[in-house]
Amino acid sequence: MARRATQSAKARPLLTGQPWRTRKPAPADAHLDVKLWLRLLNLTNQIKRLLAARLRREFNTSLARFDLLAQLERASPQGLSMTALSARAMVTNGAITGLVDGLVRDGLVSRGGHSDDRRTVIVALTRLGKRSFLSMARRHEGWVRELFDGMPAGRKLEFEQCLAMMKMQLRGVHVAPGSRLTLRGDLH
Amino acid sequence: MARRATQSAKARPLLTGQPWRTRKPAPADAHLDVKLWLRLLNLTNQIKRLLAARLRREFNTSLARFDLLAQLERASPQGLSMTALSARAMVTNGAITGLVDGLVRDGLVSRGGHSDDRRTVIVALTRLGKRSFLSMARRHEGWVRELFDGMPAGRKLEFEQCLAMMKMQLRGVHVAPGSRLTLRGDLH
DNA sequence: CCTACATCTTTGACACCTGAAATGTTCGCA
DNA sequence: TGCGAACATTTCAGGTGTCAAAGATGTAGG
Repeated sequence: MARRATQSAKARPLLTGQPWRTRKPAPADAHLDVKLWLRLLNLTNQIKRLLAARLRREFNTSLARFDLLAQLERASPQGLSMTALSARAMVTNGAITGLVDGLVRDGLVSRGGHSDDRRTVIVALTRLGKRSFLSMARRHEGWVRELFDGMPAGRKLEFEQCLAMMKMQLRGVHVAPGSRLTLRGDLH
Repeated sequence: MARRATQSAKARPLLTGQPWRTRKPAPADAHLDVKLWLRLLNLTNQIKRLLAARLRREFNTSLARFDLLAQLERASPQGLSMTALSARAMVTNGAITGLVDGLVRDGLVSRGGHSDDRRTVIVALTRLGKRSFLSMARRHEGWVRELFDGMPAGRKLEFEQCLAMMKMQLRGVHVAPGSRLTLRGDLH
């Protein structure tokens, strides 16, 4: 807990006396992009919460666990390695370990280690896990459909195109220009 | 990756293929809605991570803190109560306490309690907080603009309309049909 | 063979978040 | 006036998430 934002105390004075606002271009829609992003974030957050609450309520599980099961079901029946799983689940592998621990404890998933590479752990759905997931998925689908219900099909298509476009745009954007760090590719 | 071919024979239809449902309606786009939702979630997640990483990197702060500062700046200069703040920041008030604690510790925000109602705490930006926020906001805006850059203005409009439509749709959806629980209204 | 490096997973320190219980304060009304 | 309902905030337990470092294994070159 050493460094915090405290050091912004000596934030450079920037231009001489001019307060920052007098900057240049800021086309009128500069700030529109931010607005769009905020709306997007807001909407997603709300839906996420709604679904999470219902999952908790009806199945006593979490969105993260549900998502993991979904990825496993979608994948080949042999299962996935932890790393592959983490890539699909949009989560770093540090988080996967604990989640899988829990799922194993509940018997929904098996950590079958048999592979030719002894480093990897293969995770797969158990019978129970599969049944359990399917039951949740049916419900989940209903909820989502309810949410997207009022939107006419045409709009949905537009929506999807917007999302696809953003996804493309995002490809190739790195955390820092000179950094090897990048976003997780989604292997879908 | 050694053994196969044994049990893949009865590979179930997975999530993507024909659904296990022999249920009734399930129009072909039943699980198109799910797909749409997953894309939405995915996209938002990636952007969120990108922005969070950059905020951490350049300003050693978090998205949550940034958002709080943003709400305070946008609000009246007198500040906001914790509850009002939590409503705007898309976070429950349990989370606000800790965040404000941190911001106060760093001198970006003041917890001025003077109000006629001794229950409420009024939080406001300090001078430093305001300067600090503006500097971050400028950078943030640049990042967001970069992300939405490739999208033509018309598309952006469509996008926004889609989001607005969903927002309307979401209004009036409750966690559980019989429950008094509901999503947080956003007071924007 | 042995060493240096690459991978896969786990662990640990931290930061958030939610929901419900606990505290303190105000208000409406019998 | 007194009391219980309503409200604002804090606290706490339980999950999740990141990143970086440590362990355990594989791989390739001298």
